[in-house]
Amino acid sequence: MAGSDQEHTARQSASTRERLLESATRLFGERGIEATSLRALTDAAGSNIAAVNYHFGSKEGLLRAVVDQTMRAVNDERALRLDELESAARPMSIAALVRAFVEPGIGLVEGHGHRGSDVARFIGRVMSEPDARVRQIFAEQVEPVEGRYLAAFGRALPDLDEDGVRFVYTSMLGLLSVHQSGSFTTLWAPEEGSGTAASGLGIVDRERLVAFITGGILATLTARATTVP
Amino acid sequence: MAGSDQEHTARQSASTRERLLESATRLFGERGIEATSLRALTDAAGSNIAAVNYHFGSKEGLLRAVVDQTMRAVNDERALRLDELESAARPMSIAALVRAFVEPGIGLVEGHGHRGSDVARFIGRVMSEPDARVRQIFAEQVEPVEGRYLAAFGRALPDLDEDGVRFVYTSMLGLLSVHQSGSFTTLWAPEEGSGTAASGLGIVDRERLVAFITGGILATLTARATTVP
DNA sequence: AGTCGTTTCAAACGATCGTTTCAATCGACT
DNA sequence: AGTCGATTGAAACGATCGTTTGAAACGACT
Repeated sequence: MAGSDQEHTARQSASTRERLLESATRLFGERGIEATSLRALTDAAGSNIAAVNYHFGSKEGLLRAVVDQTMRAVNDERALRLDELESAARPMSIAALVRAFVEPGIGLVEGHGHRGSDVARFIGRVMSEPDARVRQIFAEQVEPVEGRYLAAFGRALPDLDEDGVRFVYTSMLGLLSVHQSGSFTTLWAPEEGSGTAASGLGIVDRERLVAFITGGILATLTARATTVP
Repeated sequence: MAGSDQEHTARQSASTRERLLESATRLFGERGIEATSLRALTDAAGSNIAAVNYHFGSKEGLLRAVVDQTMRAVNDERALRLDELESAARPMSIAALVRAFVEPGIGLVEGHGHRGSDVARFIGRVMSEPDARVRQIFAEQVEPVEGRYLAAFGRALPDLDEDGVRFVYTSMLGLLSVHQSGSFTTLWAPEEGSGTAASGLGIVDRERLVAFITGGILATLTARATTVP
C-alpha cells in the first residue's frame, strides 16, 4: 500500500480538541459516521483515542460537537434571512424563500475557508444517514429553524396541501444533501484516494441549485401541465 | 423491550435463499448495509449465519444478489423505454425522458407487491451509501443504462454544458433516492419501530416527482430568470 | 436399509469496535 | 524546586463483527 506513516492532515498548531473536530468533520463526511473508527480519526488528528473520551465523553459526544459547530452558523443565518423576509413586503417569493434556505448551506464552502467542502460534505452526509440516533442529533439542532421554514413554505404555497408542502420541502433538503455531500459525483469521476476530491460547490452550481429547486416547486403547483418539451 | 421471540417477517414458505434476500432487502434499506449485521439478518429470515456464506459466499455476495434482483427489472424497463423514445418522433421531450427514467424506479412499489416499498427503500439507500465498494457494486449494475440516459439528456439539452447536464442528472438521481428511501420522512414522523413505516410512494407523489424534476431542469436552462414569485 | 449430495445448525476464530483504566507528562503558581 | 490540576499516552476490557469449521439433518435414489 502506498501509505504514509503519518496521515494527520489536521494542522498541528491547533489544539487537540480542534484537531479532533476537524478530522471528525472530514472523515465523517468522507466515509460516513459509523464507518469511521475512533482510531482512524485520532490517527488523522495526530492524537490518541482517549482524547476523544476526555474532550467529548464519547463518539456520540464528538458527533454532537461537530454537528453543533458546523450547523450553528447555518442555522443563525437561515433564521436571520427568514426574519428579513417576514418583515419585508408581502407576499413572500418562492425563489427568495428557497434562496434564503439554500444559500447559507452552500455558503459553508466559503465560510470555512479550505475546510468548507469538508463541512458541506459532512452536513450532506449526516442528513442522509440511516441511523435514527444520528438523524435525531441533527434534527434537534435544526428543528426550530426548519420548522419555521416549513411553515413559511406552507404559507407561500396556499394552493398546496400539507403533503405537497412536505414533498417540495423534502425535495429541497434532498437536493441540498446530494449536492453538498457530492455522493454521486464519484459515479462519473471514480478517482479514489486523492484526499482533495470534490472541491465543493461553485457559484455556478449555487445558481443552478436555486433555479432548479424553485422551478421544481413551481412546476409542482401546476401539476399535470408539465408535458411541455 | 417489547420484542417478540421470533421476528422473522419473511414468509416461512419460501426457500432459505429467498428469505435471506427478502430480509436483506428490507433490513439493508431500513438500517443501512454496514449497520445490518448478518446475525440480525439471519434472525429476521429465520435462518442461520452460515446460510449466508453457503448461498452467497459472503455478505458482499448477498448484497450483490440483492442489487441484481432489485435492479434488473428497473434497468430493463428503463432501457426499453429509452428505446421507444429514441425510435419515436424527434426531438425528445425532457418530460418524457424524465418520466421514462423515474417511473420504472417508482414502479417498483407496485411491481413487487407488498415488498415494493422495501425494494424502493433499499435502492434509495444504496444510492446514498458512503462506502465506495457498495456504490461501485451498484454502479456496475446500472452503468450501461444510466450512461445511455446521461447521453440522451445531453442531446436533449444542447444549450447546457457538460457540467450542467451532470448537474441536472445528479439532481434527478438524488431526488429519486431521497423519495424512494424515505430518509427525511422520519423528520416529521418520528414513529420508530413500527415495521410498516413508510408505505411507499403513491400515484400523487409520482406525478409530483416527475413534475418537480422536469420543472427543475427547464428552470436550470433559463438560469437567472427565476425571480418570479 | 444404506449411500450420497445438499442444506442447516451450533460453536468457535481472529479482527476490530467503543470504552475504560492508570500512569506519565505538561504548564502554571507558591 | 515543588505541588496540583489539566492533558496525553499505552494497554487492556468486553462486545460484536464477518467468516470458518465440522458435524447433524434432510431428501432422493439404488
